Amino acid sequence: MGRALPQNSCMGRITIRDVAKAAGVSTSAVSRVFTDGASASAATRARVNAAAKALGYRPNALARALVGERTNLVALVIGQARNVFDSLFLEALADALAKHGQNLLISLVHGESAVDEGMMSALDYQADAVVVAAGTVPLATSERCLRLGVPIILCGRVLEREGVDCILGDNRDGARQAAELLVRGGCRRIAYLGRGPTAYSDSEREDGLREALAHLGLAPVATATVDPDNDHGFAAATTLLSAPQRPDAIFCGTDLIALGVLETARALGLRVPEDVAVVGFDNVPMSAWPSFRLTTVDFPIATTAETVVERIQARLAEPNLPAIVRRIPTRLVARATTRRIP
Amino acid sequence: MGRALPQNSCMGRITIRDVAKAAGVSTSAVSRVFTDGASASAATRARVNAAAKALGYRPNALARALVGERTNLVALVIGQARNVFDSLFLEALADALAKHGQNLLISLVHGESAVDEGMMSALDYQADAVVVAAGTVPLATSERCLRLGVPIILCGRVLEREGVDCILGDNRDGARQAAELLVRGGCRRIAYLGRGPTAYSDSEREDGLREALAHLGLAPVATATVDPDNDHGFAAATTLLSAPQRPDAIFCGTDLIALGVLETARALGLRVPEDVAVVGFDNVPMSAWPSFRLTTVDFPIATTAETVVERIQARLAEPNLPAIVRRIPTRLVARATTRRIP
DNA sequence: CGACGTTTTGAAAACGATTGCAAAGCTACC
DNA sequence: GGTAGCTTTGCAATCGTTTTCAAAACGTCG
Repeated sequence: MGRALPQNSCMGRITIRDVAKAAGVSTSAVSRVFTDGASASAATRARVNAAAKALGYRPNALARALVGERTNLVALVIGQARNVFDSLFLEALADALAKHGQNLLISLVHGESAVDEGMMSALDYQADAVVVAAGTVPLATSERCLRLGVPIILCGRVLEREGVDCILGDNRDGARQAAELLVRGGCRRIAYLGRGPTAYSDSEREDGLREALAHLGLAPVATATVDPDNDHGFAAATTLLSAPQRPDAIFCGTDLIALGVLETARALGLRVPEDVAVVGFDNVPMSAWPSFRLTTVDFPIATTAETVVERIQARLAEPNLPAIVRRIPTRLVARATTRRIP
Repeated sequence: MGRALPQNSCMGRITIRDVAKAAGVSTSAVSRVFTDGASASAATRARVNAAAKALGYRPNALARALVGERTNLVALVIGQARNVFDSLFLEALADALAKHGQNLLISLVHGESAVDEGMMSALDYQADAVVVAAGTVPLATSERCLRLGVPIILCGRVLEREGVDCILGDNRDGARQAAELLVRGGCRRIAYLGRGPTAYSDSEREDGLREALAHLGLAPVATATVDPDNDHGFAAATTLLSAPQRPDAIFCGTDLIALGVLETARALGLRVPEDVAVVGFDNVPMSAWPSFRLTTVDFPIATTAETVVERIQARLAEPNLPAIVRRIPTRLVARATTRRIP
């Protein structure tokens, strides 16, 4: 029972009972002083606070969660945190949650199949909500969440399913902006380079490019994929840029890939944007560095995280809301890797 | 009570009692089937498992934690996750913890003063251990942890205090390796550029450089600091590299800063390493990129995280271990920003 | 068949809080 | 002073588990 320490010698864990005894009131009184909105006279409030302070009492969040209906724990199921983008999102989410007094429980999962496991673990800890930013959500798991009244927020992917809110960037529109900039800058042979079809956002970005170009009477001259883990596009970019009919622009699914393309172009002695223009997606901090000055589509990570948190609160207040798909607007940031538009 | 759903209609939350009833056994029996090392006959085990599966039962981790002596929750108090280094550590830690069935609770704190708050929140949730990777640990808080039997692991900083284990890279030795490489490469006018004195590791690295140079009869020709948040060394590097008596090498407290120096050198038309050699610290993935090929001191993040987790297990098994300071060895990785040694 | 050690079992007491309910206190008004 | 109405209070039930303890079941052996 309890920790290894003898519980009377050093007062290992101070409980509500200790405070009650010290203040000469019942445990209910102490509880009421610590839960706001509960009634307690000024006198007892003062005595309880004094006793609690003297003893160093803090309510046990676990016990509180067991009986109450909130744990103030929100789980984030995420594929990797090493990725700049993901870690920025993690940070933004933690910040936004903190404003509501909620804490972040991390489930780092490797591979799509593990999403399920991560979500289950979140449910074991009675998380108030589950944010999934890796792969998709298995049907059985989302149904379990629904039954348990635990909101699911899926980020970066659309899944039309009861109880699953989807929040993601407006990838198609971002790609459209990029395409129009490139075409207006004189590019006609535009290629796409992204992660494979496993990356939902990337495929939307590719579709967006295709649609926008079609609107202008064009089509991508090439499409290539990059191993999402191992490289950031060196190999694929080399192939693309060494082809006999070299593209005059490459639109990339991700800034990291675009930076790889920049490096490859540099290595091949090609000038950017004169020989080949490059556009990325996400606007990670590195893209702005003087060495790169990458034109890219800004993905507002902070707004996304705040929207996620707002949606969580809304659903906790009103559990039966219909599922939504919310698109966060994206905005082109023109820097030095595309030609200047007059 | 419970979630918003009527608890009989859809069986919102399946408890141990439901399983017991379905299997025709007591709750104790169910509990024993789900805790390993407990005795249950093959027959009941089978019936309980069948019932649990049919009902979709999973034990409530919170209730379990309330009575048991482990929560399997480990808290990480961290300053920022946007930093590549920190996010790599976060990921490595989550992975290492997962191997022991432990989950990661994140407290993202802004500023040193908030470390206390983050740790307190961790204690509220009865975390089994607290890993601090931001600033230092207030005395009162470490004493509270000690009293509660919660191990503290402090990363990246030394704090000689009862119950606080410190795990950090061998910054001095890394700096020594860098200094020797530079000097053997012919550099004599070596400058240091790092974050201010608030960054403990950086100051150790600076000291290490100073000591190693002193050993060789040299001293740093300049020392400058960089705003740890806003830039990665452009301004400071520009000053340093435009000085009348330009240094022939810059040793940086961080890879990010070193990359900033590389960019600055490039912008000023200086050749690296011929005009100025550059060495970083940490060996973040970006340093290996073809555009940079930064010589740097490798900080083994995965090893650090594993050591942290090992130490947590050791302390949980044997709470009264004396505090340790463990140095993780660092290793120089020579790439293209220093002169080749014959 | 009875005695005896060894599992296996269930009842009940924790764990540390919250909260419904009814009693108690208080204020104010007639 | 009595009573209505409101606030404050404490008792006890509850949340979903684990675990102690003693009883029951079981197998073995004399």
